[in-house]
Amino acid sequence: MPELPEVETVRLGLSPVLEGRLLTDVQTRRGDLRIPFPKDFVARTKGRKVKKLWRRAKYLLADLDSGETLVIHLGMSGRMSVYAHGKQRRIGSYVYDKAPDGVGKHDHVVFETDAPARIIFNDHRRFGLMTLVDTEGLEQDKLFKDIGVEPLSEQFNATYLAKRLSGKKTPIKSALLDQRLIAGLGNIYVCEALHRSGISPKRLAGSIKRERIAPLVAAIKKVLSAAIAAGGSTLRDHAQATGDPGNFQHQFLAYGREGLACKTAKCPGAVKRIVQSGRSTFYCPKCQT
DNA sequence: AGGTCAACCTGAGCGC
DNA sequence: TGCGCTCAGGTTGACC
Repeated sequence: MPELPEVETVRLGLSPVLEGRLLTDVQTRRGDLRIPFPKDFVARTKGRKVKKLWRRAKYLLADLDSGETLVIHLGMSGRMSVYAHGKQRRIGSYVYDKAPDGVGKHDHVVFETDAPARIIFNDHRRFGLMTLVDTEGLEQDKLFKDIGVEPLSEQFNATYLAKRLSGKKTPIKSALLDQRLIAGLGNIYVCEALHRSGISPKRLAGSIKRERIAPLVAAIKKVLSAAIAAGGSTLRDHAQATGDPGNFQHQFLAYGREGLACKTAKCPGAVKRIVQSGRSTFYCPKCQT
């Protein structure tokens, strides 16, 4: 499910019930997700205050007052759903539903906070993970040390991208999915950014002319920003913390549009689906060269 | 070193 | 209704 815009959308919806709040209770409902929970996970999170909730790549990060950071990855199907205690209510700028009775089949972790709210981590495919790392050494941690620049930061610019693509023999589609180059892009937004900048996903990364790199950078930033503003893209699993779906799927120009007319002005082409390194790529062979 | 591919897991949708 | 097949927003580790 979640690429950068979806994770950012979830972060925004979690912020009112987590930042500055106390984790009054934590329950894990199985021993592992993609990896096992760390030793004493509950004891190390329960009773702690969340100082800051932020995001790096596709990871949600909650800095605790213990000096550890709770690291959450939603994998392909993970959700963080927020429910208000007792009744539906507004907390901060979001309205959260009342918590349902009982637990769902794939509810793996439940947090209670003094917002007061319940946060349920649900992930039926279990590609997600939850762990704890020292806040101080987070950037050096195995999970983060090789992660590239944030695409919405100033460090991500044409100079950086040109340098990182230089000499690469892999198709640009695969290069942009590589988290070591750019943090947070996934299959949808790579397809959309390439379509919007008129670059073929099959073109070898190192063969892209310098003058086409700035428009590619601009397209990546623009599509990510627009997707965050729309609450992310909901294909099947993604939901905002409030439970509402995202809306950016209505603005797709390429992703999932196989056989449909290309939406580029005056382009007579149709969107084609191919497979690159095991993932579907959607593009227009007429206007992406 | 750099690149590709199967594996991890469950559910939905489709054709028969 | 049910079976079997394909596909899904990600990451990793084994292999060329």
